[in-house]
Amino acid sequence: MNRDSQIIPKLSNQSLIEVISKELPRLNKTQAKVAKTILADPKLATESSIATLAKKSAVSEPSVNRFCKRFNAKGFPDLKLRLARSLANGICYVNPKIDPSDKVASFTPKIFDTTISRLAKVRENISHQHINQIVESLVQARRIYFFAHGASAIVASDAANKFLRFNLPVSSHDDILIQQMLASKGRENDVFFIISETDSNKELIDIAQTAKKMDSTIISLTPTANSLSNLSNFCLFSDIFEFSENIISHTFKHVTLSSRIVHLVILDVLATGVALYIG
Amino acid sequence: MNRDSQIIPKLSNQSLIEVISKELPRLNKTQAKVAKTILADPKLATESSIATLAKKSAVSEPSVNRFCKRFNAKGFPDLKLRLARSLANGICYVNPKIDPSDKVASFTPKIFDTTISRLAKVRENISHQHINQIVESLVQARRIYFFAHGASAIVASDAANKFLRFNLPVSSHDDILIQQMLASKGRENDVFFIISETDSNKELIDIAQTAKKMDSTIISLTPTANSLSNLSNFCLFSDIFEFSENIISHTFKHVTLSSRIVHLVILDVLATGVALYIG
DNA sequence: CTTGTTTTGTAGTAAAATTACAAAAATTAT
DNA sequence: ATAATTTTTGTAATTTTACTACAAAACAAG
Repeated sequence: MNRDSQIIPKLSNQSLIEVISKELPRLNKTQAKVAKTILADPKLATESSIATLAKKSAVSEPSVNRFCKRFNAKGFPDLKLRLARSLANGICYVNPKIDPSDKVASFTPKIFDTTISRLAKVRENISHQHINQIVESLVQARRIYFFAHGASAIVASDAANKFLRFNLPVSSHDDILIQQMLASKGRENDVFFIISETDSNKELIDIAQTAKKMDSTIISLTPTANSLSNLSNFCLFSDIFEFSENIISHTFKHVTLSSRIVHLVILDVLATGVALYIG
Repeated sequence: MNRDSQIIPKLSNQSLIEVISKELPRLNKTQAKVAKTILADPKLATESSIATLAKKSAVSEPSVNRFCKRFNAKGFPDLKLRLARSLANGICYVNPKIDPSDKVASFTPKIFDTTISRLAKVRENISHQHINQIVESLVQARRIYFFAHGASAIVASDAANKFLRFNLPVSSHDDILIQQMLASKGRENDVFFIISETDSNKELIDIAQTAKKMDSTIISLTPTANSLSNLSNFCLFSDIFEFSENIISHTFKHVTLSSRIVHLVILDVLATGVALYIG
């Protein structure tokens, strides 16, 4: 193998800070020193010269340069640029955990950052083709039902409100029995739009299966691909994250808002699509 | 006056791209050339050297350097850094308008960008002191009422759901008569948390005044300072923007989601504050 | 048209980043 | 263990980039 060979593949939609922190255990002494200096204060790193950063990390300038190339940058200025991009407005794209010792000044930006970074990721990864297909089936639907449970019920009713303004035959429901009833009476061109925060929910899968048997269209909005999205004619994913969703650590659970926010924005996109479609 | 004197004051929370486009009419020939080149492709500018940018703008290198200093940057690399920050992930912080000719691929990122940039601005400008004060009054409240109308009702009910989990004596209401009734029966240590998307709403102001007479605590969540926030004991603002809220131009109105998203996130911050407060 | 002011560019200087190469660790085989 | 090979790291020179001082050009006012 060549020298300076192990280069990290370019994962375009991942923030550089994330990539560096993930690679940290696989780095050797010198490169780990550089990585630690950068991760300790990424913003400062973007403002430093290669000499300053080398000194701070107690390594030589070319070592910093090699570090850059290992992470697929053209050189040091390019690395700083990428770093700056993943740090916009000081927003850290490494999802921060909130812990009990946090004060207002520390947890407030964390909550905003979590939401912002999720939105930014979904923005990059959402399928425009799927959006188009969903918009078309919504416009042509005989009836549109938004189904959700628990905290997502709000998202469903907000969606119904939006589409009502375009005079579409829409309603939202969070009661399982009513959902089952409506699903069993589904027809072709009826759209069942199912919103779920949790990865799979037995009741919602049952309901989707019932509706599918009636040849209705199933659209799902779920965190990741799962049995519900497999059943669906069209689906959109709200979670591009591989790591734990829960931003508050062990001490206590907290209903995460960010996935609902992503759902709301996606539905806003669909509503805009419908609005533009029907002119 | 000195040469190179007219320096733009440092508006820390405004994106550089915004600042440059606003200053454009006030720039002289040479500097306007540089500005146009940068605005035409800001991303490319962050990747160019001073020589390249000078050539592309048909000006000399020092002219580019002077341009940088006019916009309060230390020099060219510093300007590139700021530019990169306002361009993070390709998110444009100049709020884009959606127009009827937009396709999915163009309006989808616009909607995400609008939401993200609003969140980023509020993140920077929100008062941590106010959050602290509000958290304290919520924890110590005898009763907490969330009041809202229309599209904001969803925000109020979501908030009530959140605080119910912490066993706080909370409820949400969107009916004006019930709101008036509850306000008139308010006591000291009762908290009326009023959420409003529009700048001022007669009914809500009336309700707030009634509650205030009963010595109850009024907390408001409004876009900007207005008669409602003036009545309040504590207030938080969700709109740091000076320009029009409506991202869809003339053709049709559209209930903006982004202000509600901001409200939801702010309430999540408050809920987190409460959670940490009560341990 | 001349004088003073501002704007712009040229050329030289300083700083930053990269490269080539050599020395020092670390690894492997003997 | 130790010699040989490979890998890692640093030194020094080169190249690129950015900045500064100064001078020329454009502009404005008298």
